[in-house]
Amino acid sequence: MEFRHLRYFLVLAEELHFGRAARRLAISQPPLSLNLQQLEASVGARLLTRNSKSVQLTAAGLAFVPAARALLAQAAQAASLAKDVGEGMAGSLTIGFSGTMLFSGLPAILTRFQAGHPRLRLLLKELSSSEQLIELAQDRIDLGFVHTTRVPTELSQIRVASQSLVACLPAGHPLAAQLDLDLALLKGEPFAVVSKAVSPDYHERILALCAESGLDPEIRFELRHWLSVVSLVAQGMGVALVPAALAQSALAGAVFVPLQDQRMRYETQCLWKTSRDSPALSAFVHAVQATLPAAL
Amino acid sequence: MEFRHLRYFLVLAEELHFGRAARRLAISQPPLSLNLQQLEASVGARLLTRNSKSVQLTAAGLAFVPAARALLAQAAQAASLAKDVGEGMAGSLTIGFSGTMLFSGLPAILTRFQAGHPRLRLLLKELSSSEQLIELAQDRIDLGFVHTTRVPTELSQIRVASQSLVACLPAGHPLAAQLDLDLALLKGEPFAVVSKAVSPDYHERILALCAESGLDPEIRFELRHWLSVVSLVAQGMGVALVPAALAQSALAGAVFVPLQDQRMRYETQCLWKTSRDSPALSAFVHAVQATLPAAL
DNA sequence: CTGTCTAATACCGATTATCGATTCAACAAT
DNA sequence: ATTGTTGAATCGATAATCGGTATTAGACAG
Repeated sequence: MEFRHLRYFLVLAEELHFGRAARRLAISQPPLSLNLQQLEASVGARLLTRNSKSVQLTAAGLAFVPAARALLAQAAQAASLAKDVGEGMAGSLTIGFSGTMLFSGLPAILTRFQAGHPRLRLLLKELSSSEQLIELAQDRIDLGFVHTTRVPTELSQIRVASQSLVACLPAGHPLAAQLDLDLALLKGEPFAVVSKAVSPDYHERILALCAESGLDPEIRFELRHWLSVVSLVAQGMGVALVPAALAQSALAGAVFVPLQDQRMRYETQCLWKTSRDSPALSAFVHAVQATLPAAL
Repeated sequence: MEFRHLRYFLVLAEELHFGRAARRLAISQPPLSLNLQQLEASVGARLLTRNSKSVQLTAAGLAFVPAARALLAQAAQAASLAKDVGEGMAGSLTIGFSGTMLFSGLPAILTRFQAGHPRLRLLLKELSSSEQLIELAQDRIDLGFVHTTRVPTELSQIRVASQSLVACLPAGHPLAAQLDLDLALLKGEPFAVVSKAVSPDYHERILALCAESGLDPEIRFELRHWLSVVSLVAQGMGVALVPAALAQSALAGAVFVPLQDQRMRYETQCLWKTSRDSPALSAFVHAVQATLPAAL
């Protein structure tokens, strides 16, 4: 059975006339007769009763018409799907992100990209930075939004955000009204941090920052999520140094005060395996690059 | 796109090696390369990344694998369905029947036929004899079980049953205990009959039968269905002459008494359009003939 | 740098498809 | 009856295409 047979048969089933059908197919009548015979041989049933006076569908032919139609339609659809996947317009893309990206541009990137690629299914997984590096290595996510300075060489990266760290204080805290803050003033305060296992890079940064200000922070809380850190501060249990974007989190009871020393940046990288050749991935990377403010 | 391309592609997608795939397909390697290039051209996307060291599926190729599989499977299934329809092993068959056939062999014929043709969908329509002739002419039923002596020439027929008419009396009727009955004794009784429009042949027969016995029946009830006739008799409202098969109907309150004169037969024909060339139909006709007692 | 392995290319032969011409069968009209 | 017409099947020749062999090109490994 060939697709040609199906095309010919369907026209023949409509015209019920070999001459007319052949004309519509832009071939001559003899090959049409031959092709139908071949199709019938491969199917193992007569599809048309024909004599010199009339051509009619048999019961088998009648049953075969919708099947032939479906086959042709499905072939076209399969090709178009593969083409779209090849062009990054269909398929799926699994994206990892650390929670802070929800306050730092990820929703905007996603909605904008989805608008241009409506048939692409985006699967979002909130993961810590270190988890994302593992999932990237195992090809369990296509791309991740990560806070890391140590980027494995097999990964490509775009820096999508660079934010300062700010102090996060309870609303009633004596320093909460300051316009900016000298870190040294937080001496003796109980600190809340995201645990080292979840975000080693943050840990390192925060300790370096404190050391520069001659502060030896008393780390009393180790939490697994940024919003937990802010929530804890909001309830007056301690203070924290957090990425500025978290000011957007709108958690009642927490106040965010910029530091005097803003040299220390906290960066977000968009990472993906360089070797991974997924059209959807490169389309997404392009979209990310397009949404970047030129300043970065 | 050709089926050949799909077959080659699927083996290639399994082997991920042109040489091995070609060997499995019993062709040489160059045409396999060529076929894949043709498929990719017709799809409009690269399906395999290949260099001298490795062959791998692209995202498009990965998406195309199940589609290709489905296409091949569906082609095979379409062919097999058409073949089965051509052999009367699949499809559907619409059968008309008059209500009495439910007590006169139809269930046996149907269950036996269905057992041998499980994939054939039988659609049963209870219709009067005259309705069946119309539906046969309009190709709305494939075959009918009809009580008619006047069979249109374009129809073929098998006589499937020949039964006597019996008297149907209320259980309490003075004649109900007789072993056989002289029709003349029913003089003056209110007769129930199936209306002439529904079964003209029965009408004609019954009047002829009565005339022979010198009886002028008083027809008080004209009903649209045999079971209505028997029900009415069962409730003591009248008497009737009905096909013997209705004795099987087991309606409480009705008694069936054979007539002394059994020469008058009431026949059931199996009818179908001779010109109608449906494999399922001829299979069914064969089954009907096979179930006939040799005596007929 | 050579040897080996793999996919792509070049070219050729054989199969297969298509075309034009013709034949055969069924009606219709004279 | 015979002839003319219509439509599908068959025949013979030509053209397209498919697959085979030989070869090339590229990437490693030793």
